[in-house]
Amino acid sequence: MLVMTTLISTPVPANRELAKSFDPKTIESHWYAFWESKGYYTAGLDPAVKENFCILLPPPNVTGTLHMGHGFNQTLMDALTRYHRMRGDNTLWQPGTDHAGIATQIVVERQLDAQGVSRHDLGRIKFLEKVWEWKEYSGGTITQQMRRLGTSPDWSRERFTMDEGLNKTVTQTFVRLYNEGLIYRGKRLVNWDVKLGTAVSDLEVVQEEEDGFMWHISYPLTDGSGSLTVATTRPETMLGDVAVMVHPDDERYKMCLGKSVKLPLCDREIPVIADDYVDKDFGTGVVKVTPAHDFNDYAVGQRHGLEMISVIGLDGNIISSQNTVQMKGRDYLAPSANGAIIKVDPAVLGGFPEEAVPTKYQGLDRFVARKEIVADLEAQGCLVKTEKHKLKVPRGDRTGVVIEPMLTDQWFVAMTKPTVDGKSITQKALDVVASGEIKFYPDNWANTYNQWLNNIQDWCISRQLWWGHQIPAWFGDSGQIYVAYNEVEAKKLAEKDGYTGNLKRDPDVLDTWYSSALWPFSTLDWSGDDAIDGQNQALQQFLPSSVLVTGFDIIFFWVARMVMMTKHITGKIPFKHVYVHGLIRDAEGQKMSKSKGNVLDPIDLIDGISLPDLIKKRTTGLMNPKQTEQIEKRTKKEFPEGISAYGTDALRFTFAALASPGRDIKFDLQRCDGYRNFCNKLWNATRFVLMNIQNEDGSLKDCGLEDCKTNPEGYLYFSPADRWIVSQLQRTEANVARAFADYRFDLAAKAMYEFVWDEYCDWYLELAKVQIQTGNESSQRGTRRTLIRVLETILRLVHPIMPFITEEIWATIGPISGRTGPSIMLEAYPTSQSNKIDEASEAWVVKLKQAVDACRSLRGEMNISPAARVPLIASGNAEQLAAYAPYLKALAKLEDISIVAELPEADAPVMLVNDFKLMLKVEIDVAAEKERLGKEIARLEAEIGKADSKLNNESFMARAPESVVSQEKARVAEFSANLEKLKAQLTKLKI
RNA sequence: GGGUGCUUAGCUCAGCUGGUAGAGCGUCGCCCUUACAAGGCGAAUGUCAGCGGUUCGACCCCGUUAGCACCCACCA
Repeated sequence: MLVMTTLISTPVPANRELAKSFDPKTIESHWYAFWESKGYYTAGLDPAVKENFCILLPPPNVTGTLHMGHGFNQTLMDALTRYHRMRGDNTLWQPGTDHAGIATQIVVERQLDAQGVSRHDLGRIKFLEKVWEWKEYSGGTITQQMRRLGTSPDWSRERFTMDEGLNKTVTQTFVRLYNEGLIYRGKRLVNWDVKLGTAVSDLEVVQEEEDGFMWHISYPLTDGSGSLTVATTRPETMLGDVAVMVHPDDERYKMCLGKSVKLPLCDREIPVIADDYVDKDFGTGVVKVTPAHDFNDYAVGQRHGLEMISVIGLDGNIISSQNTVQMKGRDYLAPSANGAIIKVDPAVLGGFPEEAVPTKYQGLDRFVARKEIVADLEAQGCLVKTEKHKLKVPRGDRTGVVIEPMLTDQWFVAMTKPTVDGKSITQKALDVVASGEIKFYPDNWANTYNQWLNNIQDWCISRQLWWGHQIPAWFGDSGQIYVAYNEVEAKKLAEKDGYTGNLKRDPDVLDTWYSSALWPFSTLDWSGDDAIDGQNQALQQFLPSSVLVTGFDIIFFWVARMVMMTKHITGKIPFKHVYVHGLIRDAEGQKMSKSKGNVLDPIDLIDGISLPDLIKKRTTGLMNPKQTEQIEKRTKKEFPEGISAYGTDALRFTFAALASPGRDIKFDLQRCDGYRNFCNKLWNATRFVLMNIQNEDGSLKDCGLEDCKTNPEGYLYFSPADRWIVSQLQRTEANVARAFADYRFDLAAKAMYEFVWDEYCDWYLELAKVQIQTGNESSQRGTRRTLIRVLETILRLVHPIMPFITEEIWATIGPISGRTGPSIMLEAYPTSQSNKIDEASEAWVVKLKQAVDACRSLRGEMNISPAARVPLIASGNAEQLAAYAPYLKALAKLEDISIVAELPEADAPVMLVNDFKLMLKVEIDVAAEKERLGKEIARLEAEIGKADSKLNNESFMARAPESVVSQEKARVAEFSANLEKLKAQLTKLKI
C-alpha cells in the first residue's frame, strides 16, 4: 500500500502571539515551504569561503516510503547540515533516489500479476514504460515525507540513479573499466534466484539455518567390491554428479582410490577421487561432487579437471525441453550426451539433449524431484539412512527462494586484479582507510570493512532484469563482444575487428549498486574530462564529501564499493568520514519489519495515530494474512491508546539523543515523551521572557539591547547570576561544538537539554524573577538583556536538531527584540568565546544553589509544607548572605532572613553549607531530630574514616596528584567541622 | 570456525584521557506558587554480569568466564 503524503503548507503568519502551550502541528505547517521557497537549502558555492561541507543522502529506493531508519539517519544528516550551514560553510546536502532494480521490478511485476499479466506478455519496452509510470507516481513519496522531517537538502540538485546524466556516467565508467580489463565477461557459477530468473551477488544472498535432512546414499563400486556411502543434503543434485571424493589420508577408503562407482538412477560411471577438502569426520567421509550446482564442488571440479553437468534449469526445474521454453529469449545451458556443456538456442529446441537426466525427472520442480529421487533410491535399496540435520540454506534476500548455484555467462568486476598503476581497486580501498584519509566513526568499523575487502570475490554486476542500466555491450553472431558508449561506436569496433554482421545488445542490466557506487561524483555532474571538471565548482568543492552517514547494513553494498569506484575513477576519495550508526529496533529489540508487524512510521509519531488506524496500517498488505490477529494483539498491547502526536522537533531530538555510537536503538516512545516536554519547556520559557521584556501594550521595555558601549557607564548592571548563566552558556556551546565534531549527537542533545532545562529554566529564570522584582533599574535592564540574549543563543544552538520550534520562536521574538534577520537559518551558529567564562560568578551561584537546596532540605526535615513561608536565621559571611538573601527568600519560600553572628541555641536542625549555617525558626520534634542527627553523624564518621585511611596511606600520598590530595584533606576538614557541630547539637538535645 | 558489540536504578540508556555512580520515563510524598501540571519541590531504588589482575585508587585498563545481539565464512 502506497501512502502518499502531501506537504500541507500554510503561509507564515505575519503577527503572532505564543499560544499557552506548545502545539507542533500549527507551527510546523508553514516553515518548510517558507525555507524552501527562499532557497535557503541551495548549495553554497562561494570560492572565498574556506570550509566546504557536503553530505550525500544515501539514495532511498524510489518506490519506498519513509521508515524509522530513514528518519533517524536523515535527522542526523540534517542536524550536521544545518550546523555547518549556520557556521557559514559552503554547504551541500545532495539528495536523490535510487532506481533499486530488483526491488522496483518486483513491485511492478506484482501489480501486473494481479491483472494476470506477466512482463513477458508486455515485452521489455512496454514493461519499462510501466515501471517509469510507477516511478513517476510513487517516486516523490519519500522526498515528500522527508520534508515533513524538516530535512534541508538542496532539492534543486536532486538526482535519480536512472537520470540521463547518471546513465552517461554509468556507461562511461563501464567502458573504461572494460578497456582497462577490470570488467570482464565470463562463465561462472553464480548465485541464481530462480524466481526472479537472475543472477544476484553474494551480498544479496542470506544464509539461514533451517531444519533439513542428511541422506546417506550408497554408490556401488563398479568392480563389485562393495560400495561407498555418500552423505548429502541435496540428493536431487546427484543427477549431476561427476565424481565422489574422499580424503587422501582416509584409511577407510584408500583402497577405493582409482576405482569408480556407478551413479544410482543414472547409469553413469564416475571416478573416486581424493581431495583434502574432505573432512574425514563429517558425514561418512565420502562426498559426491556436483561442480555445476555447488560452489565447493565447482572448485574441486576445476582442480581435478572434471566436467560439469547442469541438471537444474534456470527456472529451478530439473532440466528438460520444457523449461527452456519458459526461459525464452535467454541462452540455456545444458549437458550434451557426452556431458559437455552446450548452449541451446530456443529456436532449435528440436535437438535438445537431455539424456544425462532420466526422463522421469525431467521438468520436475527441484524439490519434487528430491522427493522422488529419495523414494526411488529407497526402492532400489540405495538409501542407507536418513537423519535430521540442521543446515544453512541460501535464500534470495528479496524473494526468499532457495538460491541455486548456476553456471551462466555474467559480467564481473575484477576486485583483486592490478589496475594500470599496479594496485587492485580493492587494495586502493584498503589503502585510503589504512592511511587515515578515510576515517570511520566509531573506528572499529574499519575492521569490518578491511576484513570484508581482504576476502572479497569478484563482483557479479549483471542482472537478468529489465529495469536498470542496460549493459553497453554488443554481441556478434559468433559471440564477439564489443563494449562501447553506443551502438554506432560498437559497430566501429566491430568493423575494425573485421566483423560486419549483426550486433545484438546484451539484454542484461547492471546491479543497482553499480550506479550507487558512482554516486559521490555522478551527482556532481562529473564528466571525466579534466578541463570541464576543473570548471565545475560544485565538483571541486564537494568531492570528496565530508561525511557519509549510514547504517552498518550497507557498508559492503555501498560504502566499500563507493570507495573503490570513486578512488579508481576520479583519483579522489568519496568522503572523508564515515559515521556508522545503529539500526532502529522496536521496544523489544526486534528488527522492524512488515512481516513482524512492528513497523513504526515516523510520520505517525509526528502527527499521532489512533489505535485502529495503526492496526489497519500494520495488517494491510501482509504477505501472510494469518499473522493479522497476532499483530493486532501485539499492537493493542504496546499502544493501547494509539500514538500521540509528538511533532517533528521532539522526534528529531529523540533520534539525536539516542544516537550513541556503536549501538542499535531500541526505540522507546517514553523518551519521545520527555523530549516533547522539552519543547514545551522551551516554549514556555519564551513566554516568560516575552512577559518580562514587553510592556502591557506590547512595546519593548528597555532591555539595554544596544551595544553596551553606547550605554553610559552603570546603565547596565550584570549580577553574578547574569554572568553565571552566560558563562554556563559558553561552556555549553563549546560542548556542543565538540559533540558535533565527534558525531556525538547524543552528547550534543544532552548538553542542550541540560543547559536549557536545568540551568536556564530551573535556576536562571527564577533568579531573574528576583532581580526584576527587587533590583534597581540597571539591574533590571541587565537581567532583561540577559534573558533575551541567552534565549536567542539557545535557539540558534538548538536549531540544527529542532528546526521548527526554534524558527517559530525566533520569528516571534525577533520583531519585539528588534532583531531583523528573516530566518534563524541565516543566523550564525553560537561559538564559544572562552573570555566569557566567569569562574567567580559560577562559584558564587554554586554556593547560592547549595544554600537554596539546604533551605529546601531543612523544610523537608521539619516537614514544613513547601508553600508555607517561614523565617530563617543564618550566620556566616554576612556580606555574602545579604547578597543571597533576596534570592533565598524567593527560591526557598522564606518569610524573612535574619543574619546573626552566632546561631541561637535551639533544638532546630542546622544545615551547614560551605561557610554558612542555616536554621529555620520553627519548633521541631526532638525524637525525630535525634534520629536524624545520629544518622548524619554516622555518615560523616564513615566518610572521615575513608578519607583518613587514604591520607595515611603512603602509596596514596606518594602517587596521587596534588589536587586529589588536597581535595581529600578539604573533605576531612569540612566533615570534621560539621561533625563537631552536629555532636554539639546532639548533646544539646540530650540535656 | 573468524570477527564485532553489549551486560550500570523497575524500564530505556549516559558515564569524556582511571579520582567517591547519573538522566529520562516509571514509583512514592507534598504543591494548580501569574512561563510551563507536558510543571515545581522532595524521597526511595545500584555487590556498575561473575571471577582474577594492574593501581594509592577500577564502571573505566588487562586477563578470564557466562549470557545476549549482530556481521562474515562454512561440512557435503
